[in-house]
Amino acid sequence: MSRTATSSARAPRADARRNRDHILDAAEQYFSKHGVGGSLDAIAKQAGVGAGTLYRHFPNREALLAALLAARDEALMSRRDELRTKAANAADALDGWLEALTEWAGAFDGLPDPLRAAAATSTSPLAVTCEGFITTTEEFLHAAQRDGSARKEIRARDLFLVALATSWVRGAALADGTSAAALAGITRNGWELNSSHTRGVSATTAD
Amino acid sequence: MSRTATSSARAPRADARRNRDHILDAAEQYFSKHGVGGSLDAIAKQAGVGAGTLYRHFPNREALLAALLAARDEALMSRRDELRTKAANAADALDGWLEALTEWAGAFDGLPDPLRAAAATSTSPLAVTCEGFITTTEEFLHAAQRDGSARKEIRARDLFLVALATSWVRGAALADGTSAAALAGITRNGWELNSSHTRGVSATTAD
DNA sequence: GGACTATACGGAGACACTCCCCGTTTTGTC
DNA sequence: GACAAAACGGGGAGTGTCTCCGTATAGTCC
Repeated sequence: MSRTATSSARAPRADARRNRDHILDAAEQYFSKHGVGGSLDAIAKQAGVGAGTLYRHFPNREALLAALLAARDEALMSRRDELRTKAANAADALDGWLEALTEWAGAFDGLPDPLRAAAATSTSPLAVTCEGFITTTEEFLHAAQRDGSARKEIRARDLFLVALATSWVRGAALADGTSAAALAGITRNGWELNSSHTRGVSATTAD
Repeated sequence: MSRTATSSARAPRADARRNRDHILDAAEQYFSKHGVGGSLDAIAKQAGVGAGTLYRHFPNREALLAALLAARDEALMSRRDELRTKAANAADALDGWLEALTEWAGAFDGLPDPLRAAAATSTSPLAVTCEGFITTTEEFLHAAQRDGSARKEIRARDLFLVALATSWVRGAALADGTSAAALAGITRNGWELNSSHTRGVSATTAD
């Protein structure tokens, strides 16, 4: 099991690994229920460890969040691969990717805020993740721009931010939930070039 | 019970009014520097009053924020009147109004968050303000829809949320700041019907 | 298996913030 | 100038973050 010999770090102790997993499980649950602003001490308690243990594994809230999201990255990546091969055209692929991003950023209540902060600072563990996704966004965007279905002046980073912002708005969800589709429609019209279709109310399936 | 207490009932004591003003001044300064999340105790101290006094005047952070914004409402209203009379067309008027809203919501760092929350709950002092602005948005939007310059499926509330979201994104400002214009461009293309112009980067001269 | 050490644990504690409570001070009035 | 209502202020309870250090334990060597 010493395949992590890259940094010559010794294998972590068994109890440390176990506690780390417990903390991650508790955090997943707790953040799901209380949003990313939930009490870290409460998470430690729920995980059955002391506060010190939590902070040793994850020096701050962001580090914990980053570890939590790492697990979900795979899902997003496979969604990307699926879109690459199965999308009918470049525009639909980009649209699908942005929707996937938006959903990803809505995994926990309040998650868009640290993500936005990370996208700006580039010095946080979350920033790495964000940059990777911006790169993917760029891939889809360029494809759409090449085939003339996306405006040329649009930048990938801005689209990423739009996805975060959409997620942010959805977080406060009006009761009817129709805003989610409306926002997606406005966004698509925002970047699409020959938007003959009128999306947002009729064209999308209510999800 | 005396509704709309426009200096009826009993006149507030002089020191109370004075302290209220001091608190408002301090809060304006403090929020400008530290964002809306700044310490309320610190504001009390800077205002030269005890914490109890602050909380008596403004039971919570939102109430303080609402009072602070009330002063700025007038500016927005006059901007609205200006757009009503001077805008070249309905689309430009709506665009100008949304830009004004976006700027308003960016008055303090972090302001979009409580505004978004207020727009959803409708039971806060801020909610009243928000609803009023949504109504104004509706006015501009309907005008634009009537003359065929805005998509018919767009709703005013969603545009208001888009303005808040734009402000939210700007809050994390990338260094270059070009995102501000990019977002505005995407938004306009999002709701405009015959967007022949390519805004956000260049293209149109007389904007 | 026993001893030894690096590693990890846990929870008390220092510090910050929100908000309430109530004894004290100030204001306005007669 | 006296008096009651109005307002003040800051101590303190409750909650949260994050650190420090004495103690427990896993893994290793004999």
